Amino acid sequence: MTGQVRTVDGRVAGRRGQETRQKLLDCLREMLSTSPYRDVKVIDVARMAGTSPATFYQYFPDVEGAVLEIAEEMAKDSVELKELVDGKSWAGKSGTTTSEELVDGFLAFWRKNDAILRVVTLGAAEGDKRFFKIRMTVLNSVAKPLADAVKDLQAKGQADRAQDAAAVAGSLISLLASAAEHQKAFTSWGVKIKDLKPTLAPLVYLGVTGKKAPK
Amino acid sequence: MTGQVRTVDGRVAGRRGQETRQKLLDCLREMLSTSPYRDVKVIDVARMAGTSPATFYQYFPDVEGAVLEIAEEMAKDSVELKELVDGKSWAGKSGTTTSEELVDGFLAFWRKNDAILRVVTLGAAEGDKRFFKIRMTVLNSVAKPLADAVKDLQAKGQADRAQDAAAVAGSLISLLASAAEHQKAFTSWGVKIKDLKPTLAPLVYLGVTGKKAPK
DNA sequence: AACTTGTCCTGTCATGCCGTCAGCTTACCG
DNA sequence: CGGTAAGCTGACGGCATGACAGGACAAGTT
Repeated sequence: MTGQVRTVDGRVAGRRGQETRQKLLDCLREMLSTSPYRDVKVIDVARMAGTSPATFYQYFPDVEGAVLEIAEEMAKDSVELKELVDGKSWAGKSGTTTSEELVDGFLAFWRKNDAILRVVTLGAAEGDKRFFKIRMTVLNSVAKPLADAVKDLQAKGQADRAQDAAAVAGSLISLLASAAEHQKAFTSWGVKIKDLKPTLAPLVYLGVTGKKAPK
Repeated sequence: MTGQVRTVDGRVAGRRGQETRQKLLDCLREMLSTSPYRDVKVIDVARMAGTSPATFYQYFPDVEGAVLEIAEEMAKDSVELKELVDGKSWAGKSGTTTSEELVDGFLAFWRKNDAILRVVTLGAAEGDKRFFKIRMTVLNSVAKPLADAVKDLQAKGQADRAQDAAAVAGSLISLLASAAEHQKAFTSWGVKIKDLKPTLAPLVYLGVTGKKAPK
C-alpha cells in the first residue's frame, strides 16, 4: 500500500478532507495553466477553491509540494506512452507508421499536460532532484523501449552499431520534448503544425534505423 | 542610439547610477544561477548589491523587468552563433565538421547562458511575448542560416526537396536547444556528455542533407 | 566658501501574501 | 448523547512589495 493520505500535521484524511484536497489540486492545476508560475499564490488557489489559505497548508507544505503531487499523477499516466514503441516494427513501411504514431502520441501527451510539464521542466533544469526524477519517468517511458528497439536493430545489423543506443534514444526523445514544448515557435518560423509531423517523423526514423525514410 | 538609460521615474542615469544599475543586474544574474527563479526576491538582490530594495525599484519595474534586460543583453551576444553556419560547407567530410562545430558551439553558448535561458524558456512557454521574442532571436540566429543552407542544398538537388526547409531547421535547432537544456538527463541515461556530440552531429547532418553521415 | 542644480540613495509607510496556531465546528461511532 | 478525531478558519507576526519624500553627494557657478 502507498499508505493513506495524510495532512501535514499527521492526521489521516477522510472523505471530506480528500475532496477538499483534490479540489485544491484541481484549482492549482487550473491556475498553472492560466498564470505565470512565479505569480501563482496560495491565497489565489485557496480563494478559487472556496476555502482559506490555512486549509491549503493543512494538505501541502507549500505551492511546490502541491505541484509535485500533480506532477506525480501525470507521471503515472505516462506509462501509456510505452505502447507507442513497445512491440512496434521498424522494418520498411511499418517503420514509417511507427515513427509517425510515436511523434503524434508524444506531442498529444505533452499538449495535454502542457502547464504542469512546463513547471516540471523548469524545476528539473534548476537542479531539483524530485522534478528531475519525474521528468525522467515521463521521458523514460518512451526512451527505454526506444533504446531497446535500437539495440535490437543493431543486433540484427539493421542499424549503425557505432552509435550508442541510449544516446540516440535520448536525443530523439529530447527532440520530441522540445518540439512539443515550443510548438508556437514553429508557427513563428512559418511552419504549420501539420508540417511538424512530416518533419519530425523522418528524423526519428533516421535516428533509429540510420536509413532514409521510404516514401 | 538606443537612448540613454533611464530610471523608472524618468530621470537620466549618470555614471554612478549606471554602475549601481549594472551591479544590480550582475547580482540578479548571479542569484538566478544559484536559486530557483520562483524564490528570487528583490530584497536578496539588493542586499547582495549592498543597496536597498528601493534602489532596485528605481531602475526596474520588478524582477521580471530586470530579467528581461539581462535576457536582451544575451540575445545580442547570440549573433555570434550565425558564424557556426554561415558560409559553411555541407558537402561530404566538411559537412561532418560543420555539423560537429554547430553542435559544439550551440551547446557551449547554452551552457554559458544557462540560468537566464532557463527563465527565458519558461517565460516563452508561458506565452509571454517579450520572452518569446528573445528566445526566437537566439534560435533564429542559427535557424535562419540553417534553413538557407537546406534550401541551397535542395536547389542543388543534394537534399530532399519534399521537406520544408524551415521546419527541418527548426526541428534541428529545437533538438539542440533541448539537449543543451537537459544535459544532466543524458548522464542519467548512462550517456556521457562526450557521447552527446557524436550522437547529435550525425542527426544534424542527416536532417540537413538527408544522407547518412560519412565515416 | 557658499550656493545651485540635478543625480543618487534610503528611511518609512501602507499594503498584501506567507505560514502557523489555537480553537471552533462538523462528522462519525459506540 | 457524549466522546473523539477530522476539518476548517480567524488572527497574527513576519517579510516582500512598491511608492514617496527628503537627505547625501558631486560638480559646476558665483
